[in-house]
Amino acid sequence: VSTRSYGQYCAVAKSLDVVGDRWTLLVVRELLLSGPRRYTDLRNALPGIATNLLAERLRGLEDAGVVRSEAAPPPVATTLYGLTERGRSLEPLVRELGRWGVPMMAAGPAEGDAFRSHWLSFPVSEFLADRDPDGPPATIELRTGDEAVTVRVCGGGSVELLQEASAHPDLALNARPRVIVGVLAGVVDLAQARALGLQAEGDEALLERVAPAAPVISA
Amino acid sequence: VSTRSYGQYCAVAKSLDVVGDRWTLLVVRELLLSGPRRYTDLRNALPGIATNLLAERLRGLEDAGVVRSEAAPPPVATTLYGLTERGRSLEPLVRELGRWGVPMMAAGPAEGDAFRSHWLSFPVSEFLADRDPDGPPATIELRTGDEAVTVRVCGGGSVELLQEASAHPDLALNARPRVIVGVLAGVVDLAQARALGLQAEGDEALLERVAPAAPVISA
DNA sequence: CCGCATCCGGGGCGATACTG
DNA sequence: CAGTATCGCCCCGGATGCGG
Repeated sequence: VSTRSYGQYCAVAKSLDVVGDRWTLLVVRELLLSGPRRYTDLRNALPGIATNLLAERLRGLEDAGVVRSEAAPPPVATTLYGLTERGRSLEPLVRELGRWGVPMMAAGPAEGDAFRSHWLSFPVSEFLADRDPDGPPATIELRTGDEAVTVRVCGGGSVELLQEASAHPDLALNARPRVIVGVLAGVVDLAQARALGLQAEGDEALLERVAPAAPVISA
Repeated sequence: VSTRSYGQYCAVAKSLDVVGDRWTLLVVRELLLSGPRRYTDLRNALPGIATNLLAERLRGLEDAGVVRSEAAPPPVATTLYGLTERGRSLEPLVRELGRWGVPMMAAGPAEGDAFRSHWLSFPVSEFLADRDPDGPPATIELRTGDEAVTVRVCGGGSVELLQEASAHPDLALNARPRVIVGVLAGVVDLAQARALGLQAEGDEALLERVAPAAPVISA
């Protein structure tokens, strides 16, 4: 059960002693992206992880003070896993990891790669911006087969991603993950995207309102 | 030889596919801290790593475009391993990892923990500041048994760590790692440090000039 | 059905020996 | 000095089972 230590009196090594094991930071990513979750939902959001590993990681993170398992609220009797304050302080690290990985998204998913729409949460809040801050509130629904999510321009020029379908989105996009990513990154315009199978329905001008000024990834 | 992929089309996972393996980020740490290095020097700075793993990690990082092995300059015939531009862009990530690990330094080194003075490089440049920016240049030499390093107040209020002994340091400190860390973190004053075995020689007022305003770690 | 524990095969990892 | 080769072990991945 013990995670092997690097045995170095160095802050970087000490961190890796806690979050350096395989899958650990991806578990943290999930908990950062959507608050307290059930075991099964975590398992679903982490395609490929073995059940025993997820349990082991959660226990390890709990021992390290990163995760806290709360008793469930009355309606459903189950345990929820959430981040402690210490755990939430890992957000800059995970975001940094995401930033460094952006160039590797350009090639598109590898054969057999899994995809979950809510993984777009960090990229959306980091790279998209509302170019018309005084414009009306608006929502864009994204569908890629797995789950529907909603890009919302909230006040102040910032853009966020909600992990739920939208009742009446101003624009609805349906396409494969790499096309969605390309459009949001500003490297694929609507015409190209359509050729790649994108279906758009609604106010397409919204895309230009939120798309990044300069392409985020090269090609 | 292949590093197993998480198989997720997500920037965080893609990063971890490259730098998520064991020892990988510590190799990057070393290369960030002191430019191109020889294989043996790397091995020495990474106590505990197996020789085959170091070779394997260097090859993997080279394949990923993070590390470049340069032919040696004429005097000594050997190969040097250094970071590419892509590799250097990992610095924010490693620094973030170090920041998150700072609280775990307070407990002191675990039984058998190794220590290298140059690991203090990031903490020094991040947490120390020259409170007397217009004062004369000054140097503090740190000795903890392994290697001598030098804290230097350069212009502009910033402080940096040089990985070499100082010819004529204004202050020389000799103590165990945890005491040195405590002093630099501002949680251990000179009197306490002396009781813990610190030997100071020179202008002790220099410590107050560079020590952080508020303690960096709790206790 | 949810939340794991158990079992098992394969491979990454850790330590040492060995070679150009 | 700079790695490669070898070997045992434990972590990891995948499947199944089982109690709540």
